[in-house]
Amino acid sequence: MGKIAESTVRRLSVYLRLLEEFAAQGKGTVSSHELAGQGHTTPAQVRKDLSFFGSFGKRGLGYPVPELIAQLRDILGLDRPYRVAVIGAGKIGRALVGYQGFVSRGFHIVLLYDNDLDKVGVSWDGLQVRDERDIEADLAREPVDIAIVATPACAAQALVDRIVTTGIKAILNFAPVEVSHPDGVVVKNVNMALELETLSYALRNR
Amino acid sequence: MGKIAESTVRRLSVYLRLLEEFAAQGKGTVSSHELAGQGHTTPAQVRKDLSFFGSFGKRGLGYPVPELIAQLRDILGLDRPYRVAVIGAGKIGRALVGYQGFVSRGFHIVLLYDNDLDKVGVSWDGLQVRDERDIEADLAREPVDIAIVATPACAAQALVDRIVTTGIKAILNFAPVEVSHPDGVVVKNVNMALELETLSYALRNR
DNA sequence: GGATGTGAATGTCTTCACAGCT
DNA sequence: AGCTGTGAAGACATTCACATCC
Repeated sequence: MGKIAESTVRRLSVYLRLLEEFAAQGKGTVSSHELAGQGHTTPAQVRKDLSFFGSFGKRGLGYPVPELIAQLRDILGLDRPYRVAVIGAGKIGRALVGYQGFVSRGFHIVLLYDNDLDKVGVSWDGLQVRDERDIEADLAREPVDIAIVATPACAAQALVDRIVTTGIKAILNFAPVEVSHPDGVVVKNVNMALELETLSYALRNR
Repeated sequence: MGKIAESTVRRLSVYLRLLEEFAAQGKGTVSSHELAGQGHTTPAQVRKDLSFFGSFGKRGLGYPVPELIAQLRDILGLDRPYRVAVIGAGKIGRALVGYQGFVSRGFHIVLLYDNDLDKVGVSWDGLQVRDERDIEADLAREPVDIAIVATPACAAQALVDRIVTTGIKAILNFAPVEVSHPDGVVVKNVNMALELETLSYALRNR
């Protein structure tokens, strides 16, 4: 299959959410127009996005909701559970552990770390905080698919360097710093201050 | 000034962070190559991004660090403080209040709301949780620049509808749902499950 | 020499428009 | 008639390459 744009993948995730709402309402089929929502994208964009992966609709009718949900889950790789480790038991780590939106998508946080020994051993939502020094040993025994880095910026690069040695292939980085990493490891950044800064820019020019 | 791509604005934010690190190290000038970092973008991209707003560098030398910081802060609208309201005092709201990265950028969370009366009146980091029913009255008295929605998906649209009536112009939405809103209001979505889903897609194809 | 600034070329993504199926 | 699927066109973003200046 050809290379798919990141923007397309993000929209597929959005379509999946919308489709689940339509399914909950008992809708059997939806049109590209309905999936485009209230101006967030266009019907043509929806059809193009889906067409990269196959022909899921029926002309004159639209797309069958349950089948398209199954297809999108398959395309996005959500047809299986993921084991996730959260590194950093500060406020962000606290918010991530027990966040409903993860479990319902098959992302299970199974390990939680901090370097503060006062936190080690404490349980949050049934998950015990572990000693950050044990990361390599733990991940060797019970590998995870994804690591979420939720530490201060100054600690992030060293931790990324350590966890990539364990063979991890995907990292979600909440630390407000660009981390370098080997090819073959996918890193996505979530930077809340940066989002506010784009809002600031948007406000400035209006 | 012409319209600037969102991707450009996001990179400017990243450059600003890097520049502040260089400034802390006492560096007086940086080249586009240094600002491009370890492969996150290219020197040509850096120069193009900056050139949309002016000529800040000196040929043969590079860019003066303190001046470029001042310019970027000005361009991004970070040369003044912002008043921010957080709506939803759950785990995400908790993480946002007191997040250091906001204050250091001039984003001051001055109001915090929840609809759970057990939480109303409680103080977090010196900020008292207010009754969600008072939002309109409070914002009329003490307007804010940006609202952060950190509620469950089901509550988000109704709250957005209410706060746009107060004249707010920018919303950062953490609820995992696309909200509709009038033109003239800028809405940015941060959806952590969606980020994990793009990682899932990336893992699937390798 | 060394690095910027920028038009031109290239590459990527989105939108159009219509053939083709139901 | 209605809506999908898709090449082609258009818009947009990135990269190139070189003239320009310190």
